[in-house]
Amino acid sequence: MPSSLITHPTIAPGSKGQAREYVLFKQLQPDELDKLSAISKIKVLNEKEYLFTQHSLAGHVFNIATGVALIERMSSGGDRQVLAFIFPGDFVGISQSEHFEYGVKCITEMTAYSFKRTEFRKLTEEITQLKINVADIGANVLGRALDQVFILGQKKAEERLCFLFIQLLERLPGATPECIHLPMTRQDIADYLGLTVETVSRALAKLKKDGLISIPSPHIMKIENVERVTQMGNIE
Amino acid sequence: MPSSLITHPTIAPGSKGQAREYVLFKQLQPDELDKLSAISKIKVLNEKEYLFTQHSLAGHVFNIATGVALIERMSSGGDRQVLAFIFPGDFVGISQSEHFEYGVKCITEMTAYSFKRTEFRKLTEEITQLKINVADIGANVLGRALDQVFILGQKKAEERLCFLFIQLLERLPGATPECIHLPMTRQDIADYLGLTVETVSRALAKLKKDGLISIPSPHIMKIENVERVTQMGNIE
DNA sequence: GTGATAAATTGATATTTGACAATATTTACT
DNA sequence: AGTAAATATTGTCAAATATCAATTTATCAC
Repeated sequence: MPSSLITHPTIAPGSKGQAREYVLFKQLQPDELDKLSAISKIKVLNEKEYLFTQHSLAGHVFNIATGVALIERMSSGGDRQVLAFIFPGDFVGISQSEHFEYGVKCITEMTAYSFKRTEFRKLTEEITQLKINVADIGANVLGRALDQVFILGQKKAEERLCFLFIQLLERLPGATPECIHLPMTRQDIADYLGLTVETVSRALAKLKKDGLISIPSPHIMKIENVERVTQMGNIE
Repeated sequence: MPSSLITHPTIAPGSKGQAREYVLFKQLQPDELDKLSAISKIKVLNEKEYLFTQHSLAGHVFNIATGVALIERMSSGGDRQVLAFIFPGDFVGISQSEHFEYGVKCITEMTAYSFKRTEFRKLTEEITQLKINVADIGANVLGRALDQVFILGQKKAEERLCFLFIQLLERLPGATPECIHLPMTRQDIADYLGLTVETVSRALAKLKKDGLISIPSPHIMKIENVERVTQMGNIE
């Protein structure tokens, strides 16, 4: 296994400074990392490709090494909900059922390490710390899902966008208030925040007009007023 | 420990007939149940009391024996989001952090079994099946959170209500299409579905007018057209 | 039962967001 | 660089939901 799997920084240092890290490899011993390494396969994908699709057989779990992706769920009615954006270090593919209830679509080029579910599970039985890490990651995923429930249930369009900005500042590698490179489309953002593209566009325009942000180009954002953006997007 | 902890039916037989059960005590051996029993304390609460409050120290986990409650989260801005309704057999209080990020408020009288977190965790290390059950329950909770994200992001008021009805049919003990006794207030429903009480009232009126449901009294519902309600509330 | 209190419904209006259409901008490909 | 296609923005209008207010209905305590 390439060392990047082991050493890759998982979560960009968040603005909160306290960001707990949810890393699969946290506190693992060299020999344990070797064992993990032995059952991993690297997978390289282009943007718009799927790491796995909804309803496909849930035979593997994945650890994102580089790139950005999103978790999406489509209903039979054709509605699309983006459940999360995922970043290096994230761990996806844990499923309680036989088939994936959601797909993971790459937004950028991406490399991920894939583990056969059965082999991975065996290793979690063997390595306690690995099991703990998986559980921590799971709890973290749940926590973020509950955050999303909150903003979808309670917040207006502009507040939802601010919430996203905060998340990106905390998790998107390289993102700073001075410059956030948005890898996803407006449609992706809309489907994540439960809005339409038009509403996203207008809410961005409003935030720009009010001086909270600036948008030098559609995929480059600058947070002009971190405090107010933080306040608007806050869910505590 | 009273035998009810052991024998209590956890999930009402769902209309789908296939409802997987997420029961803490599933497949445990008598001696394992005894051990669990030994560290449990019964707790009896009246309606409107809290099993635990948001921000309090997360020292215990709980298994609901009888009654209905809700999980709620308040923001500093005073917004309230109901994250879930919980029913007999549900397991609450697992928290990744020191303090609870949400509170559990009883809707009806309720009895629950409480376990000291540290003792409970020790027992999960000792009893593999218990650990599996806890993980299953956790996965189930996550699955439901994602469902909620979907309906909040994609669905209209009436569809959200139908979604709730389906959930109640599957999980509320005693609920049948002929008669669902709603233990929660309209405000609880509104805060769960990300709506206002007025919108809930009007959406109910509309569903009634269209013949999908009837409401003999505010807290008694009858599903008149199960198929259409199921279809409207469906998120697959 | 009776009155007080809370909960639910209904009405009028404002706000937010969605839908459709047109235009502008960006991106990708040659 | 130039063009086609995709993406993003903006405008107009319609629909959904929120807000505020009034009224009815239900619930609880005595």
